Amino acid sequence: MKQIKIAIIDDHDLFREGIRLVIGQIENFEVVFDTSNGNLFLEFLQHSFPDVVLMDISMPLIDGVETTRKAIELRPSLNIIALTMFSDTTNYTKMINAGVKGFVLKKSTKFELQQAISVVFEGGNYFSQEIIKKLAFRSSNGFQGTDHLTNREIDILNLICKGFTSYEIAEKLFISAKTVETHRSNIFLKANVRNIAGLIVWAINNNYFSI
Amino acid sequence: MKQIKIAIIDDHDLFREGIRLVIGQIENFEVVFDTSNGNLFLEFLQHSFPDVVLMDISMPLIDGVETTRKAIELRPSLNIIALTMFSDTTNYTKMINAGVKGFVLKKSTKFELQQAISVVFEGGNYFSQEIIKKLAFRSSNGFQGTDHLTNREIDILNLICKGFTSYEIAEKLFISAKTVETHRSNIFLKANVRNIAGLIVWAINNNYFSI
DNA sequence: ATTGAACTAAGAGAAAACCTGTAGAAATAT
DNA sequence: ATATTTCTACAGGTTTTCTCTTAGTTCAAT
Repeated sequence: MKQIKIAIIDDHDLFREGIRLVIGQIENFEVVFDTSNGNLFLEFLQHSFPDVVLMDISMPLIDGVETTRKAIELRPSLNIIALTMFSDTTNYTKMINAGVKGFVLKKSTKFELQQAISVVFEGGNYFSQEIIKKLAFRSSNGFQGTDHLTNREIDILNLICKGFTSYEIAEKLFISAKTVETHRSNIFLKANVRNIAGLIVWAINNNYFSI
Repeated sequence: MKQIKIAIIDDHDLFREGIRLVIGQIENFEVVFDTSNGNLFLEFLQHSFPDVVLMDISMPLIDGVETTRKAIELRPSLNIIALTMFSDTTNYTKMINAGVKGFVLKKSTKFELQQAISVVFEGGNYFSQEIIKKLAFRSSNGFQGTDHLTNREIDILNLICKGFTSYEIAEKLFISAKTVETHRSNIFLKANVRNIAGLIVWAINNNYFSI
């Protein structure tokens, strides 16, 4: 029986260390690389090819989505499983589009992780129940694929999230308050929300803003 | 050298399992109990006395703050270390007031965790650098110890965060919109923010709302 | 060269948010 | 018993948000 070579990318040292040991206990599973830094992983990929990669999503420097994209670009057949804390709806799609083969929540069990790794190693897909439920819920609600924001809209969204009024934003960006309001309206349309409260939540979920 | 008996309360199975193994590797450290459920831990306390407890904060059923309070009530000399994912400012104080002897972030290293456990076991306190920084920052900014919200205010804050208008909230709660506005104003004062954007961020940071 | 997207701007009005202050009734604490 | 806190409610005001619509300019792509 061949050893399954596993790489772990997660910025939480304790968690990573823990997972290493959990995996080390499983027969035929072997952690060959672990890091807190997506870029270091991409370097590692230059000369090595792990069988399965466990990838955290939210990380500093370069996040899981970006790391996954670049990794898959480099090694299209790479088996990446997203490993995440949150039930963050949008990142599912981002990660899936980036090319992950599986999705496991950090709160799931050792058994489920083992399942996921095995299945993905054998060429399959593995998605936690909860992710599937979320996706099902979204499609049943006529969720429209998030129109991407323009650069200007992102700037403005960020300032809105920081609590600035349209007028204040206008001053900062040296444009008219009316222009800011236009952008704001367009952002609302794309985010499909009615007011700032909804917008902030959307912005956080869609990685446009973090607390 | 005496074995240090450690209990772990954390609802994330994978993380808990990992920590178990991490601790198992350390000489003189021994995990005697672990659970995802604060109530089960309180039961365990009826007949046992671990040397150090690692306690997650956000958990379903009964959260870390509540579990800590009850545990300390039962065993005032218990050494509890809060183990948390977030840099959540208010929970520091809540947990400290509840009686924890230390505070370690989940993203810290195995070494730091070992430090923390040893120090707390010997009767000291251990707080991660980052926590101390936060606390220092707060006091240097004339931060007024978060006036706690009343129950009604918490209800209303929650609805505000969900994007309802004052009028809609009034309808839901069968009170006047003016009353809602009064509560809203009081919440703004306590949160020390100027608008909904700031309020949402504050609410999330203070565990009144989660995404 | 033309199309399209992005950025800019504004008018006009309704709705909601935000500020300040007052005040009574009920529940809770000391 | 008395004081305090909480919940309720309103007045009257300013500011900001939100909706809808129209439109000129610039820049990049086909």
